[in-house]
Amino acid sequence: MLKYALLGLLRHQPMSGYDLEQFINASTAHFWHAKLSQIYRTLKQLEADEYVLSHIEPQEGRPDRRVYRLTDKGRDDLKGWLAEYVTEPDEIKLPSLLRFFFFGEAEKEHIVAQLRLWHNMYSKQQAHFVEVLPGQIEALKASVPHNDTDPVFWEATRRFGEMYYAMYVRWLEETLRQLEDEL
Amino acid sequence: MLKYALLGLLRHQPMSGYDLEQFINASTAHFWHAKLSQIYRTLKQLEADEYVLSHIEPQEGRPDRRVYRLTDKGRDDLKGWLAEYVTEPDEIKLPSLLRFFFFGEAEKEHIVAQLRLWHNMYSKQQAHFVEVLPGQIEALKASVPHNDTDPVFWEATRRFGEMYYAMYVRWLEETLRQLEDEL
DNA sequence: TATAACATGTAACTAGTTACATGATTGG
DNA sequence: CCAATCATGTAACTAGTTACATGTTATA
Repeated sequence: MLKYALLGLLRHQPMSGYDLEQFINASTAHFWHAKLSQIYRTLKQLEADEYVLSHIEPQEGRPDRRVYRLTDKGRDDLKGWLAEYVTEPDEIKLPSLLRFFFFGEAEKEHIVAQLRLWHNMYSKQQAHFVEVLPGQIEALKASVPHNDTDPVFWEATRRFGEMYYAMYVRWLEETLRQLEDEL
Repeated sequence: MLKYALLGLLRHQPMSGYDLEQFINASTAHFWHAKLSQIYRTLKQLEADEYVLSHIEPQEGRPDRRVYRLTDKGRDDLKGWLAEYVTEPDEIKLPSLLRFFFFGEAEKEHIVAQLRLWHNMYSKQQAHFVEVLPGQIEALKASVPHNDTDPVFWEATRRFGEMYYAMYVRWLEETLRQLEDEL
């Protein structure tokens, strides 16, 4: 699946593995992420399968870059994937909610402290999606052709992040109140 | 991590791998899931490490069951895990949102049809959390000691599921409206 | 009459993580 | 002077998925 993340990100400009990680961290991290080591391995595989092509870009004073660009085969494959219908909800893993699920076995003080910490953490996340991301999306618009519809989808996924973290914060507030009553 | 899911679920009653999968599907599936094959492998490992103990329960007409119970070592380890503070947000992977992110490359008709399908799908998910899960939680309360606080946490995670899917449905509605305007 | 539920498990494969290895330049 | 950024990659390990293998009984 990382395969398609990389193919998708390479649609407009060629990029190095390092670039791709930067881009992922700045744009898709709240619904898709990857470690550099895995990105490098996947790019290598993608090139072996001819979905991308790479060349070395020499640099002075800093390491040379290996820059990848999408091939026609790669673009076709991406389009095929996008045209498939997804008919099952995504499976989610939230390790912290799993922990919470067993908090019947934990101390009340620990539980409350943990939920407050999460509240603080997720409030900051939400603020990021409201306060910093819109500006970054605005800046990125310059990098795509003006008739391109990509920014609409960037904005929609940003909005998803905003709503997700807002929901999480509401849930934490509600849950803290509940636990104060019921424990 | 599945390790802790299994240890946690074995706190009250001994269960077989098959039971554990049933229980997971009915209670934690919206934030933690696992395939049977992986559950069997993990239980085996857990027994080798002495976190659980198993015995065979012969049955007539149907296959014998291998039933696992938590050891003291297992319970201690679980408690240690619950007492750790989690200070980073969970990393999430939503493959369908990744697809959506690249829908600049897809046909408008396909996009709208896909979002309508998701809307239908997630509305049903949400209804499940509102209409069927509360009854199941109520029924499960009988299986734990009356002074046990577990049901409070079951109800809170159910509520998380309800809020999550409601948020998802709202996002889909908002996004559909937006796309009708902007594409 | 077929398929779902009950029940356990292994083998092969795929994907992802952590740790290691290297090394210059820039900013605080 | 130390940490971060830039930049690429491999090796070992961990976790998870898919497919295979077996066989009865209850239900639609």
